[in-house]
Amino acid sequence: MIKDSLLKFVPFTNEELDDILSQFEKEDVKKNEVLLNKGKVCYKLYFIEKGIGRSFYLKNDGKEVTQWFFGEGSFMSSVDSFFQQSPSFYSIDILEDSIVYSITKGKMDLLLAKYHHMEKFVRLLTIETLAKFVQKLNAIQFQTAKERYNYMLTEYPKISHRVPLGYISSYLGMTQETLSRIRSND
Amino acid sequence: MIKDSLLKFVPFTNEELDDILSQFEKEDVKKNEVLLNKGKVCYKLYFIEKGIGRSFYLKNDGKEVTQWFFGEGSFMSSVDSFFQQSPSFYSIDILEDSIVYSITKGKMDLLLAKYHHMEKFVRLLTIETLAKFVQKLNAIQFQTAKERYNYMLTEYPKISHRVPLGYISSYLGMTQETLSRIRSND
DNA sequence: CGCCGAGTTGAACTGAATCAAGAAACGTGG
DNA sequence: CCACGTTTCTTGATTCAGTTCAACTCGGCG
Repeated sequence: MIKDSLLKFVPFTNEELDDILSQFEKEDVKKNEVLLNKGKVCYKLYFIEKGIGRSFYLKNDGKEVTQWFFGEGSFMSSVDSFFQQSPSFYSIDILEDSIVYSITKGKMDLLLAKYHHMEKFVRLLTIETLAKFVQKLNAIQFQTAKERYNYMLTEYPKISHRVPLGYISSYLGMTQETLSRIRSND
Repeated sequence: MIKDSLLKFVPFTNEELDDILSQFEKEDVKKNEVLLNKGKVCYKLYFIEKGIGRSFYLKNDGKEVTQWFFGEGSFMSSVDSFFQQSPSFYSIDILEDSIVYSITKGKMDLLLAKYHHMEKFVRLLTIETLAKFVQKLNAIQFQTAKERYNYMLTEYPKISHRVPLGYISSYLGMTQETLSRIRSND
């Protein structure tokens, strides 16, 4: 639930919470719906209440490469595009029928200006995200294909059996064939 | 200069600036000095006034892998370790005789609590850092060794001729031999 | 049934790593 | 300022993890 995710980092007052939560809008999103297209500015931040989303990079040859999976209870956006209001390098879509809460950049800015607590929350959320990226960068740079897959299994046990193989393999920086072989070889 | 770097993101008042700057301490650091050891908690954030620093990962076989270069005018730390006060995965050292300004975690926390502006500054700084990591992750995952080197040349023109080849090659995720060949092949 | 997308399996290929010498540059003490 | 040892860089030969291309299997669904 979104409230818990907010309180995880910062002790918001009830008053603050009410105000903040009222700025979010509930959305039902169907499978395969695209929430953000590459090249556009990401103007909404999403919270995934139920379902799975992902961001992906569209290569020149038309192939999709998954950049990130967003599971239940996580905030989803093209972070730099949203906060810097720059064109996104990535697209975002939804992999299962989902329930999300969204907030626009404008409303977010108001909250950030209004509440020191909100500013702190976003700061801590960003640092957490950064830490995860650092971890993934390490995995891609130093680990073998097999090690990366095992890492994925422990880190995203829920997700790894709910999405197509090709999405996972590209997330892990390998081909679908390689991942298939890894899966069978033990 | 540190003042400019602060003002780049947030319009601090003069009063705020004075207070903030007075929390930093000037340090002269000699070449090869280690500012943070792997496994320790990073308790200082540095600003590089002059010189170059880098963070690096120490592999099991004892080899060093450069994670990041910090040039003049940038803030340096093991970000997640500093802000989350968790053991650092990386070490940090200085590659040239340098002048840096440092602030402790304790003092930083006071500033963050005291000034909404400071909170905003760190948020924006973190987002910028995150954006750079995303960019590097893309480079490592999608580009060939040669493309990565060219990217480095344009992104860090100053640094790429002031540090040993091995530091650069490991930063780019390739061996020293490969980088040497790339350099000569054109 | 037969089609279709998702996953598997096989064989050939390749970019970069590894292993192994040398060559060049660097700095430190005599 | 030169000589010597150490570190840094280059070059060559070989190897390998993972890609590519291509064919085949399987399960679901009109």
